[in-house]
Amino acid sequence: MEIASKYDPRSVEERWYNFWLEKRLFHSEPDRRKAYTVVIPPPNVTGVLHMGHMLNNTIQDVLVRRARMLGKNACWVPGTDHASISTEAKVVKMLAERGINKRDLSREEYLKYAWEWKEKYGGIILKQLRKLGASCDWDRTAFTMDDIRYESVIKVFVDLYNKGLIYRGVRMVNWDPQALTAVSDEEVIYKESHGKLFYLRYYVEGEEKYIVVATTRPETIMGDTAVCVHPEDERYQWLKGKRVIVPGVGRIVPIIMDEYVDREFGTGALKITPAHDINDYNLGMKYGLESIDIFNDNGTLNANGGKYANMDRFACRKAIMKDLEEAGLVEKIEDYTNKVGHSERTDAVIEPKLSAQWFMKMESLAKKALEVVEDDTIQFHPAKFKNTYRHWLENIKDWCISRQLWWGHRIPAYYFERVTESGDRRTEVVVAVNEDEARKIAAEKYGYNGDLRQDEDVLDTWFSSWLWPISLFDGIRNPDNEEIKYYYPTDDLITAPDIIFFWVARMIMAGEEYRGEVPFRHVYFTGIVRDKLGRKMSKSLGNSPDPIELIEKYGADGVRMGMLLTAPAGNDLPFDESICEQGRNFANKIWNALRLVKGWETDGEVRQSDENALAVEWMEQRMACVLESIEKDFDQYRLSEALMSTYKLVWDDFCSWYLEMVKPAYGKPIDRETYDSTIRIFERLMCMLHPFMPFITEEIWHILQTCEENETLAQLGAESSIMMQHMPCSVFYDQRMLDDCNVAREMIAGVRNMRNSRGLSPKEELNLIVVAGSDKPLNRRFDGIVRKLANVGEITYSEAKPEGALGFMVGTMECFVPMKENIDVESELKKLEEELRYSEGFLMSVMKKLDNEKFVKGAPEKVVALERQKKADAEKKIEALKERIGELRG
RNA sequence: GGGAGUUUAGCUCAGCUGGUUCAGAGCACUUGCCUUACAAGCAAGGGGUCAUUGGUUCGAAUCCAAUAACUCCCACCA
Repeated sequence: MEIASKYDPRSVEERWYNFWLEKRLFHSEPDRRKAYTVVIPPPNVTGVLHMGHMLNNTIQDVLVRRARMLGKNACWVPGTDHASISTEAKVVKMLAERGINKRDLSREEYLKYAWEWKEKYGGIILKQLRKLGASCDWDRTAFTMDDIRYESVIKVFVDLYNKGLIYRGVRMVNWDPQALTAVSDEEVIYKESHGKLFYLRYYVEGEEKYIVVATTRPETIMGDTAVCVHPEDERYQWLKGKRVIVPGVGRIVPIIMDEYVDREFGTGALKITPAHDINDYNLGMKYGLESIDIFNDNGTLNANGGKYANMDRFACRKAIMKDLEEAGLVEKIEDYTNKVGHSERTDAVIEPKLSAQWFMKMESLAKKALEVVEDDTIQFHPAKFKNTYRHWLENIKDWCISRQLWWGHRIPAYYFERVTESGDRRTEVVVAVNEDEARKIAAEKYGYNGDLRQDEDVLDTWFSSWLWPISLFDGIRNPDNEEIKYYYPTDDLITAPDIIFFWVARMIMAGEEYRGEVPFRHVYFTGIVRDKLGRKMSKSLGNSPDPIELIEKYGADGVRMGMLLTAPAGNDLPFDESICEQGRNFANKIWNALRLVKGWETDGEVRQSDENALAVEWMEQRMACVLESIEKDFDQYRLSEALMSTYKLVWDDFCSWYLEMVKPAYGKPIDRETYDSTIRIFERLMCMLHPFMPFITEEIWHILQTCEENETLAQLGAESSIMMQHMPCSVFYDQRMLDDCNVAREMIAGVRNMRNSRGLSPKEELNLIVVAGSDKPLNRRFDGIVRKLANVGEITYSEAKPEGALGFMVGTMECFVPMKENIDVESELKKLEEELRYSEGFLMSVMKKLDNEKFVKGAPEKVVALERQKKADAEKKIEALKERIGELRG
């Protein structure tokens, strides 16, 4: 068979991905096998693939492919998230570019545009994932707003409302004046910002005296309804019971006294604006203060702003300060740094705002969700995130779930007006899965048969994603269906730590509430992908490479491997393109090994040599050994370690050692037995590597096979669990043999080193004389291999030391290479003396331990025995070295 | 302000319950090689007071305390 001299990932990757798709290898249906389930963290429909997705999905794919090969029924469900607030922002922008104002559209018209947008852009990211090799069950692709998911969300809302866990109330919420919606506490990002602290004079009513109040937000004085000082503050006792005039506004407000005030801050006097600050709101409630709302929803001042009405809040700040300064009401202005809340999605400065919203009670849900993580029913990797998780759940507040948007799940609450028995007009609300149901309830409960008005708001995006592991299998609408019973709970969740509260915690709550069972067993937290300078990758910085370009340049296998090697769980990944090079180089290396092996001529007449039989045996032992360590790595989710071991197994053990051991001399054929074994070993290596590098392994596996057209490496597990056959997990391996081989490898390296340092050609054959130093019986099985790889003619075992030879030591064994030419005595002496010095120092440290009575008494026998052995070996070595030095000086 | 974490080779990180896996790996680096699979390579090398200072111990990268630097999370100080 003709094999291309260069590996071309592009054509190979596309070919195999299509093949897998055609065969529907990634599709899963419940059967008798054990299920292995992963649900994708649904990317936003607004998104395009970035490096974070690449890392996250590569990890998922490795786990899924491995499970599939181990004979499990692997199901990786893909999908996208409607991302209400960011999508709405994009759609509004797109409309604006077309000259359309959202406000001129009806809800239905607007949603038509939004769906169009979703259809056009929403699938991009999933298509991109195919290039990465993601083995998702595409037939199951879901969307958080498709019919099943939509109905599930509505059903849950109604259910939680009926259970009393969802309520509507007027609260101080975080208002995003740009998106014109409330957002949850988690969606507010506090950022350090350099601002000013303004000291304003509040004159006492009817007096010339004034009190100075410090504020960062002078524009809110229009809403001031009190000034507060600490009740024990000496400086302000005279103000007790008095009233002051709000500067520039003229409103007369009371002085109140409350321990909330920090006497150290500013002047120790605080202005109270109940409508626009959560703390002021609380104080306002406590003292029965009036609450004056001065802002419109978009952050401009309303009619209560008087002459500043319609001005933006930040422009107003400037204008007001100018006016106050002119009026002599400003004491001073200081620079001040504080944290200001910004909207996660729009980055607008959040405005605390009193409004009617829907909330969810979290306390009871949180309790259960905490338990299952505390008792390790769900394990976090790395475990340190348990702390973060615990802290949040122990301090949880109710969740504001309504959003003043159109794109999303519309809240199934229906309002109507009625007159009560006592004659009051009241607005009633009924919550039901649809309007017909709502009518029934309204009729039954209130005898009302008129029109209903549905709540205009939609639900927080996360109110649909928290159901994801359940709703994907339709386990909300049909809790007893076969699929949910088979696939749930899922096995692993792979996600970034920044959504631990938004998503992970809430999914656990939903799992407990709706399945009485955790949604997954393990959560693997990936790190954040950063650039070389340690900055987060972001669009605005332009420091994020295009993943698709990377794949084209290095191959998907190369990119996957590069990322995995440098990203242990929970560690940030400092991304540099060069890490992909390592992956690409590795692919190239494997390809060349293939070219070598496939280039060999076999000859059935040639008998397998002892050396080749030994090489095969050794390689198999090595594989079993590495396999065992990989098992452990996967158990602990140490993917980068598992990959590194496999990498070294292939590159070092297989390519550098094994293939060199069995490689026939130029032009000579190889024996059939060794050839077949080599192919088998190669195949197994491809199996081990397949989860990490699915494309090249599949390609090579096919070339190696005498090839059944229809078989594929990716599906093997499905029928026969060939990975189990090929990767026997409980194989015993002979550590002694591996040790013996290591001695041989050291001898080979010693001879090569000798050539290197003396400038001898590798082609010149040398002889080797071994003087066994220790009483350990020498294993000479590897002699033939040493001779071949070190180009040694003869190995002689002797008691006597040869003359005119250069030496090196392997353990306590002395090796000599006789030289034809004169040896450089001086440099040889220098080397020996250095080695002697080191050995003597080593002996001293060992002696120190052994001379210490406490050590000999206190340490375990085994440790003491080892020290004694060290001592004996060192003494022997020193003796040998001294002898050699004596001879050379001779 | 509270909490958590990190600090080991130039870089990214392993190092489990203290002792032959104790100072490791990969990359980078140095030297020599276009050796008929591979220069995206081969062979051989160099490189670390395990952040600092104390303590516990026969023995500390490993356990304890303090210090320093960095990172992250949480929090209503105007």
